[in-house]
Amino acid sequence: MVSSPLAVDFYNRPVQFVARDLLGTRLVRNDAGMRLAGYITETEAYDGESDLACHARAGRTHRTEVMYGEPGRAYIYFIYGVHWMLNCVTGEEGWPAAVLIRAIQPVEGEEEIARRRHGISRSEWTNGPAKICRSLLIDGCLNGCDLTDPFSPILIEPGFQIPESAIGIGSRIGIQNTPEPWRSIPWRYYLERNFHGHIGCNNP
DNA sequence: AGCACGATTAACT
DNA sequence: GTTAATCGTGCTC
Repeated sequence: MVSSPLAVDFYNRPVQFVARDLLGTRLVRNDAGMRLAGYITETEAYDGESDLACHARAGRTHRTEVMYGEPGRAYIYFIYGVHWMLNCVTGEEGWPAAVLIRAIQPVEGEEEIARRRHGISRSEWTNGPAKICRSLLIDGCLNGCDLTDPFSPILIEPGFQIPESAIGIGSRIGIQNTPEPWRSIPWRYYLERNFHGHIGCNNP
């Protein structure tokens, strides 16, 4: 069964709301008819040029161009000379903001994912932003693709309704050199462990 | 042109 | 707990 992807209106809101509401939705990678998918279990919000953890702190550049564009696009970047990261562009066109997808729970194409993550235990397949991209064949070729298009190589479908009580909030990971208040601002969202039984959870 | 560093991961000790 | 991997990006000279 295939549902329609989340529409532009879903993404055209403040990035913190989008990050929270992406929990429980289904991230789908469409590769020549093969579907690989998982439920999103952890996200982070990056919000505008004033957010010194956000890449847009450097302003509008070749790299950040997609973040300034239409909501509902994928912002995919390369880091540490090794890893790719997947983000969803949010907010009105012209306002640079995006949600980093930090973890998913695989639900489709698990045999293929297992092949790509050979020798790694299931709980470690996609419990990190770069692990998601490795597992779902996501790289810079897909930067800027339309997440709201049913035929897009990457899209996001509605999933589980997550009760407020199942959502944990904390500061963002991996920005130790970012000055306060941005280093500690609570813009990380994750499913609590007590929600395991419903869709699973692989957060720390 | 050169440099420091990064929204991380896996493989070490 | 520590660190190599490995290169694009943005900043300084």
